[in-house]
Amino acid sequence: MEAGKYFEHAAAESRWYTHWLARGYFESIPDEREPYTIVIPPPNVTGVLHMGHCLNNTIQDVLIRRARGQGFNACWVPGTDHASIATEAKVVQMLRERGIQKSSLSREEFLQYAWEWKEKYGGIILQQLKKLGCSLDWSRTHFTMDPDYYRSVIGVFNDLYEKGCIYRGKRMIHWDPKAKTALSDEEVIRKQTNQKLYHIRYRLDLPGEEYITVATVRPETIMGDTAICVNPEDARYLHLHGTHAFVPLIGRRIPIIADEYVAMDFGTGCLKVTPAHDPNDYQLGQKHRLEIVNVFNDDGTLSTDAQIHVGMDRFEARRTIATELEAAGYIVQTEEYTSEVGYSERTDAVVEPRLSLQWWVDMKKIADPALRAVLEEEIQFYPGKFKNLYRHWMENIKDWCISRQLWWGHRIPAWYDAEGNVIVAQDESEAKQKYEKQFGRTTVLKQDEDCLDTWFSSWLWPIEVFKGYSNPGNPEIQYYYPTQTLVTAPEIIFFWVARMIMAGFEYQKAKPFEQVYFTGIVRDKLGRKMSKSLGNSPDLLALIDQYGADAVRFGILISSPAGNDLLWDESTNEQGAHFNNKLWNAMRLVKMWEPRVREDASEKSVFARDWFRNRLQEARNELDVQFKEFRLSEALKTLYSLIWDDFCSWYLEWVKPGFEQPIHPDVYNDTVDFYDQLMQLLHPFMPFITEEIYHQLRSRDNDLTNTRYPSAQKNEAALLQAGQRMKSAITAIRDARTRNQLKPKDPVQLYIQSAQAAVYQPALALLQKQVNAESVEFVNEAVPKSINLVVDQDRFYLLTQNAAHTETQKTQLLKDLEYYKGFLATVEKKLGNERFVQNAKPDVIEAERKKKADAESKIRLIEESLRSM
RNA sequence: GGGAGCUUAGCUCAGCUGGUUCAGAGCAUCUGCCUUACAAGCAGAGGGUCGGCGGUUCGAACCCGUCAGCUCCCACCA
Repeated sequence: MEAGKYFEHAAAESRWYTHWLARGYFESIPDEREPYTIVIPPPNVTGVLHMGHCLNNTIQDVLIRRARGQGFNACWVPGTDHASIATEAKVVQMLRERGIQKSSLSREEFLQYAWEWKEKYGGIILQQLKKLGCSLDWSRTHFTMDPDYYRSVIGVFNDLYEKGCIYRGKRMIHWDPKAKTALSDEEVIRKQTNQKLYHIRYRLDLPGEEYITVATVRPETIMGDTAICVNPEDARYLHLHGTHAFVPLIGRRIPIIADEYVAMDFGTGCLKVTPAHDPNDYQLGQKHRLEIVNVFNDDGTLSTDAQIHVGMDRFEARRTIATELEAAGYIVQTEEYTSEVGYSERTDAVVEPRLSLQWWVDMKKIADPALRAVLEEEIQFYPGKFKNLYRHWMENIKDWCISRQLWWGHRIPAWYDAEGNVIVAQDESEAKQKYEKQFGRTTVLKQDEDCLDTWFSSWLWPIEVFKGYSNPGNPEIQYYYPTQTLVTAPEIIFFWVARMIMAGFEYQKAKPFEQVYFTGIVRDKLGRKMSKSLGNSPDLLALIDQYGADAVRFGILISSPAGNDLLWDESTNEQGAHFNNKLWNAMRLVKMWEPRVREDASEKSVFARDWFRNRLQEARNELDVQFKEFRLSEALKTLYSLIWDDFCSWYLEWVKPGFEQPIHPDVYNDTVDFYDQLMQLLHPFMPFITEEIYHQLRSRDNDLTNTRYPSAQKNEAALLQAGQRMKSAITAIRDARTRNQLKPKDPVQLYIQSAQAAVYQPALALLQKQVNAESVEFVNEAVPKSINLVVDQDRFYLLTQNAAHTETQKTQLLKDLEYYKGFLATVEKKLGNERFVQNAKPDVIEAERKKKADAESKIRLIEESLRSM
């Protein structure tokens, strides 16, 4: 097909993706090659693609495509997470919009709606990843509620229960009154929140009008007060120990107790104790055997036990009760106060501490190997700073609340009889058997209504996508596990990463992955996190339409330093699109030469080809190091400059034949080879355009996606240096032309005075062409009336029709002279310092001596030039 | 309250084991060019007391201390 003037990204993207799929390049089956496996962090079924996914999945695709090119059996496993709370919330909302209340549905009816919803919307995000070019093995798509997966989750629950690692217990948990479910500690986000600290006086049950004043931000909970607590050392309240006070508005009589928990210097030094609504108060309540009065319903409205304002929402109640207390003269003072308040990660509701019976995992029993693996770097974290964070959490690990009062998810496999005895089993019939065995009778068993925390299933992800639990020891799990690299956001290091490591050691007796690469968070250019509410999260699909997937991938990666947050700006997409354009035009140039290939072309550009071959190899080595350290942004920059500067600006210009001149087949073939190799190196970053160009350059049967990299070669330093010297000379001469106000077409004669003329010999024609000189000659002395310049250890003279701008040159030369003299002085000082000569490494001293010699000869050359002017 | 990280050009960031002409890159800016692949481009240029102070060292952007500012994580003072 004919190459158009512009790269048509939309057409090329769908054409190539379809082609790759048809050829099955992304599909992996175990073979004799070494595997390179990545499991995708399964996006929520509710999700749509955002910039975070774009970054995360582009990185994974880069790693996978490179591994494929390196000859590994690359396997990238896709899938989605059922995301119990988020999905259930979506389904409830969808039902509400249709006028259906969740409470009017049976569990089965609700789940039917939920599955319908999942089938309809659950795959969208995976489809979107295809647009981005992600080379996932779609035949392996998994879902955390697939039947086998489901059974495995239940199996793990049973297993941990039998090992004594899972228990049921009544504890203070975080309650989400909007989703009406318990949450784990990790699902609670603390935010600084402005509040009011009310000083409320309680009348004492003593003769006369005496009061005690407490400070609280939650006046709506006073109906749950069952004591007032002071510090036993607090002299102000010694006389009140053992007396009583009355709760305002409801008049309940409560004791005044003493406990050193209470800080004397905060508020009034008196704490109202509400055991049902605060974890600390609960502790105090246990210790002092206080009554527990729960004043809230599960939706956060006041319960009948509150006695007043029953049914009112907690925040309205706060305002109302504060007003009433104020009116009745109970409020002594109100302070503005800021403190951290917990919010539900999923619903953003303020969480309510609540005492309830939930299921827990005793984490201390399974944490040890997981902690050690990271500390001993059996699993490596990039960047390493997250190791500390991980260690701190693991060393202080708390029990994990895994039950959720939801229907969408893995139902807790626990059955109860009428007395509340618990049987944990794989299914109901097994539960019945177990019950009979244990109690010697049969009865009606009722299954627990609750579901498991989403993360209780996703912690098995790297195992169960290969059926490592449901079909232990199968060939797939043996081949692919442990996986290679996990690419994820630091936000879920506790939710997911840590727990996967624990599950890995518990159920595969091995780590789940070799390395974890933590990406940064994508922020807008003002540094704000991208979010729906701020409206600063761009529509990724629209960006892909506009700029092309390659440009979007380029944009997100070029601004993505390893492990740091990245400030993303749409202009990086433009840069990516420009790069596309550059690649495309370079290809058009090379294509134009194709019909002009002729054996009798005289110019063989040996110097240029030798140089670029080595430059390419040098870059290859740099890329190896950068990839090894996950410095992908730098790797992309290396390629960008290799292609744009070294290949396009230097190499192509060096080998470019004159107008309508022929090109030698050696030059043409090498150029196309170089171009092939560049496209291959760039392919992991920008898969579509590279594949397109690869096929435009030559017609062939294979595809870039599935082509192995050539084996490494050594590069020759001398050739690289020679290339560098040519570049410096050309730049310096062009600069001199500009400074002397020569027009690009003004002819000059170039003379070179060099002790090492042989170095320039092979590139003389090239030099002449690049600086637009009519002639080039070697000389042994200064050329009169010429423009003088000094490059490295050589002098160049430009003769021109125009009068040389002597003053301009002099100024420049004097400036250089001054610089080199200063430089020489510092070098001499260093070398004159005995302690330096004694202490520094020999090669450092040698380098200094060379610097000195170079500077001296340079100064000599400049002085000669100045004299000759 | 505890911990981690950051501060280098106008902006976003590299700078790895202290030593190469080390103070860099991209973007932005300025100058000159519609040169037969590309003006979405070409050829050049300018721009920084490496947050402040002190120390270690023959030598510090880099190591140590300290101060200031910013960011994040963890933590039950109402």
